[in-house]
Amino acid sequence: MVDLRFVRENIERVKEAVKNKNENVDIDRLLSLDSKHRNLQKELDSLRHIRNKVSKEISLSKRNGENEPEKIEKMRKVSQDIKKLEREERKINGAIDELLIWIPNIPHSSVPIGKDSSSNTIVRETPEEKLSFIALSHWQLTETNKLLDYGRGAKVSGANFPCYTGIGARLERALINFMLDTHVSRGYKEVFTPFLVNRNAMFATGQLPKLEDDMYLVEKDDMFLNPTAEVPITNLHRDEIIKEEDLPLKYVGYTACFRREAGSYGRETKGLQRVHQFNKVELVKIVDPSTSYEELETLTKDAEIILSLLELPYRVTLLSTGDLSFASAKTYDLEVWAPGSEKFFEVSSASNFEDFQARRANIKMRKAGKLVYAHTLNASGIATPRTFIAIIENYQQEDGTIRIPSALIPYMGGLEKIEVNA
RNA sequence: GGAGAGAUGGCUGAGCGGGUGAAGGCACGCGACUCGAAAUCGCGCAUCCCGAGAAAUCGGGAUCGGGGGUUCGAAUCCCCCUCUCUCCGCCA
Repeated sequence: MVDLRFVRENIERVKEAVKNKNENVDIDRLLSLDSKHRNLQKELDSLRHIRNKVSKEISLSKRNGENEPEKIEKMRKVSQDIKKLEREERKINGAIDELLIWIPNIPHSSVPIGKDSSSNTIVRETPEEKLSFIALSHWQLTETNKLLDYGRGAKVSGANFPCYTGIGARLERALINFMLDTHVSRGYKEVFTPFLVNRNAMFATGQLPKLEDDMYLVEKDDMFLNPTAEVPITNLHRDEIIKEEDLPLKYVGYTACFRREAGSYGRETKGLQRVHQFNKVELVKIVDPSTSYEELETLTKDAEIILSLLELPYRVTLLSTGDLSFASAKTYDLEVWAPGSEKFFEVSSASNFEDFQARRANIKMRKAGKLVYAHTLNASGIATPRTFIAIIENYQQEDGTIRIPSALIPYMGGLEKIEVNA
């Protein structure tokens, strides 16, 4: 959530941000409601001042054994007026909030302005490794090596709910453990959070209200299936004041992630590219505001480590305003190269939300005696399905077998190569 | 699912219609004592909004889990919701 005062004082900047992020919010209406509210507040404050003063007088008189029926009568009227204005205030406040929650975070000045991903810039990249033979796609490789069972997954749940089988399941589990261990060894605290999250949590990190239709909702309990561990992990500290010396907080957590992906059927859904349930290891940082952009750089590197250790070709891109998520001020994407699919897959977004989530989540820190909102960041570290794709496509051999990246061999019980997994 | 208890400042905890923005304690800050420290003593110490001011600060308002209500006046009474704890039931 952006600060209403910030909107008031930076009207053009906010309007521009809304436009550059391809959002649509009536800022002028918000401003007129805001000024209406401020006038109302003044009126209310002076009425309440009278009420407080006279009530005190009544109280003093009572103590002296006197009665002041005419004052009470007068205050009855004042009190009614206050109630009327309070009702009005509530209405206006509601309308203000309704607009305010739809204003996206303001992009950082270093973010390129652009309509969509075509304006993203490449920050750095590893050399692409060429295979000396014609690469097979992951959906072919998983088939021949029996790593996934799409049909049976669909039988149990539906389309795009693949079931990992045999060595495939083992590889998935190896990836998760490898990632967790790597991040923990580099200073992140491991958490294992609930997978069902409530509305407040989803609002706090900015998934709601905008993305409600993309989330699975358990209606009976009004709970959402976790769409990303960003939600439960960041919300661990909702409504808290964190001690300055405890920052930065660095968390790593594994969760299954659930997304309806409404409207994306038939588009890039082949194989593991886009599925309804997937596994992800997430990095979350809660930091001192003055350090958040340095923390974004190290966070991005912390996510990249996984790709380096797996020896996969990848690139880092800086998202333009049009491609930036609702809550983010600046985001780097990590994209891994998959030679069989012949494209880059996004496996991580490293974002600085500045105080956008902290304001919604009410996460503060005390700095030089003052309370200020902390800054929150997160990065996938990293999502498994596309990493799984990249591994098998990059490590495939001409004979159709698949080597195991050396970093994963210990996690595979010493297995070095997948040869038809029965 | 049933019954009960509770939610108060950074923490702990009193208050249960007016004197309470909230006792006491802890923590924290400043000062005294000390060569220094501990202990002790004194003082200070919630947040947000509006207005005035260059600023220190001053004036007003709001806030005792959240939301409504009763009352001249609500932390305190009533209603709804959320969460926590205890007991019973069910259950991996």
